[in-house]
Amino acid sequence: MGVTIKDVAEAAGVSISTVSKVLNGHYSISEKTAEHVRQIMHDMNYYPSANAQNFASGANHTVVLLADMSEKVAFRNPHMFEIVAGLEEALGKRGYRLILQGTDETSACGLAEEIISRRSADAIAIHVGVMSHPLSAVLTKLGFPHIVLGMPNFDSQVCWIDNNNIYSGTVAAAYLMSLGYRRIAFIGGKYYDLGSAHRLQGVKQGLSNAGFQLDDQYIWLGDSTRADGFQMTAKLLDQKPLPDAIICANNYIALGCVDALHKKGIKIPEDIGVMAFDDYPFSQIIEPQLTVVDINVRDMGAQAAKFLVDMIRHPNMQIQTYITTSNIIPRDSTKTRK
Amino acid sequence: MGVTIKDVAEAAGVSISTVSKVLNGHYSISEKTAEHVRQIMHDMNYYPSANAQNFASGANHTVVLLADMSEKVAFRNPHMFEIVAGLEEALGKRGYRLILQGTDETSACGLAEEIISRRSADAIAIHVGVMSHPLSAVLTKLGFPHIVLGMPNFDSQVCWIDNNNIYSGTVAAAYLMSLGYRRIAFIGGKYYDLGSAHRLQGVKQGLSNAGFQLDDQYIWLGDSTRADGFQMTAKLLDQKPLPDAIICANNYIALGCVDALHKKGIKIPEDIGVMAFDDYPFSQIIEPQLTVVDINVRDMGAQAAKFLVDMIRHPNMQIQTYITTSNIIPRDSTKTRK
DNA sequence: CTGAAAGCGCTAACAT
DNA sequence: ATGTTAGCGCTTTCAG
Repeated sequence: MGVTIKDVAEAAGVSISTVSKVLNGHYSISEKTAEHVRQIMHDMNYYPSANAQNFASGANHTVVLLADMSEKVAFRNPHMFEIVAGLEEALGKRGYRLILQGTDETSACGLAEEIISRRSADAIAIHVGVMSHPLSAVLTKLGFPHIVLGMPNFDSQVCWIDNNNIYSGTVAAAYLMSLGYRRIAFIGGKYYDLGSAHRLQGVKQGLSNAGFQLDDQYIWLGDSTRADGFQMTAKLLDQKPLPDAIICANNYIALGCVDALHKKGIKIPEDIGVMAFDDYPFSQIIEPQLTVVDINVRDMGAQAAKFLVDMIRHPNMQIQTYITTSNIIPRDSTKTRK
Repeated sequence: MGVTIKDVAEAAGVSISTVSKVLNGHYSISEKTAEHVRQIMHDMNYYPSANAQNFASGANHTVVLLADMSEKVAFRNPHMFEIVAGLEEALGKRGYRLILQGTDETSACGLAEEIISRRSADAIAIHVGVMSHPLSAVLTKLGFPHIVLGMPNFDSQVCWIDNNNIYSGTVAAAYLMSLGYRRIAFIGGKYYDLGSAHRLQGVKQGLSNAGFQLDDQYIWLGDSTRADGFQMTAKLLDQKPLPDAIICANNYIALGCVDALHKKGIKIPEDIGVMAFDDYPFSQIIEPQLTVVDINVRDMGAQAAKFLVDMIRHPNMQIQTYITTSNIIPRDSTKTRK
């Protein structure tokens, strides 16, 4: 091995427990000896063994993230990695490290059980995509620090954190109203797509806040695909009067929406304004560039980190929370109406 | 704590070293006792303490990845996470876990030093984006298992792995030739953009393999932006005869290229074929969908994992290698010429 | 404010 | 084939 605590103690003429205490900033050590020992550590190029510290302290300052990382996830779901980045960063600031562990819904449960039993991490983060009922049971039964990134689609006692999509919907509606749009339409995913449903709910809320309402003829639901976005927009264009703005529940739908409008020769934003949620890699590539409600998912990761560390210290804490740091990115698909 | 090796030993009526040996599959244990002990472990719901195992064995079956994970990296660089996913997966299969650690070029060196000194990982992977001369010195001096993901832009003794962009260029050229294209053009990044330069070199190679050559009037270099892609394409359209196919060094340039062709009313692929490298999230969103040379970056991560594990076992091994698993994804921007 | 000493739970060399 | 035993390098009471 390299230099150990014993070597440092000898060189400094103190006991190893004194060295340990300066390592951990124990209050009982006089500044004089502390400084002296630190100097020796530096001179000897001493670094405490991570393995020994972990073993002796019974912790390892590590949290593992269980998530689906199969082929091209980063492409389909860049947001996940933005959350990961936020999580890692905030964890790092608190002295914790992030272990990535790819898995699927089936295996996640066993992995979690093993991690907890072997204490190979001090806490677990779970991307909602691999969440399941049995996993939820394991987590709550064992009372292990954990957080689910995204709200599970079933009731349980697990801790989770998610964006407030209702709020984002309200923000979108309010923004369009503020520009002067009045006949606002919404196209989104089917009822079981909670994110979309919440955004729809929020849009309704936003309109009613301003004394307006979302007409049924202006609401269409389908799959979250470009094709369905196209179809739903076509339906909207059959209505009269035509809507003057369309809110798309997500970027894929927005893609189809823009296609449909182009095809009919309808000008964006002159004739109809278009808005979507989430700033996606291609939000700026479509013509015209899309105005979006951007959700700061990195921040969500950071919040999760904070909760996790709190839970490591207070294992019987429970959290189920919506957080949102969303803001409008105005681009070319909307404009002020006279 | 929970159940320990001692408890299992007592319950099974054997010594702890026997238990340890069945845990590690030591050859000297009879199948009979092994099975018996395993049964007891299962009954008692025993899991060995990760911290204790690490401490006693002097390893921790962990590799950390140093990479830039600042705001919106996943958007700008989805490939990095695909590599990460491949790395994690292949590492996991070999019993290793991946720790993510965000950093920048300046801090990376100190982090690496600490990781190595504290042995808080058995190996280090470094994304080339945070690579630096001092880091390279640390790595080679300390002789620690490591691999750089991407070729460093300076000579050194560090181990690295990268895609063979020259080969990809050759593949692209060969494909276009096979479709019947003959007047092939290339637009890409400036000379210091190694990836682009290599692709260009490969394209030249591919053409000369077939007895053709890349005309100077058909080569334009600029920044890797949509705007420059547009400009360079405009230049190409000033040449005569016009090229019948354009190879774009990357997707951003391809975006501008397509814009320019559209603007001039040139039909893709009827008048001019377009091809790019890397299957990006928006490769399928542009009109027409882009034919690309897809580089299997996930596989690169997997290869890196393999090398890393090899190096943990054979610390004085050195590797500097290009690997490539690339394949053509034919889409709508190219077609067979008669 | 400092030191002595008892572990933490496992691995592995050595003995049987 | 199995058991004995000496660590691994640190943390953490508990005395002084």
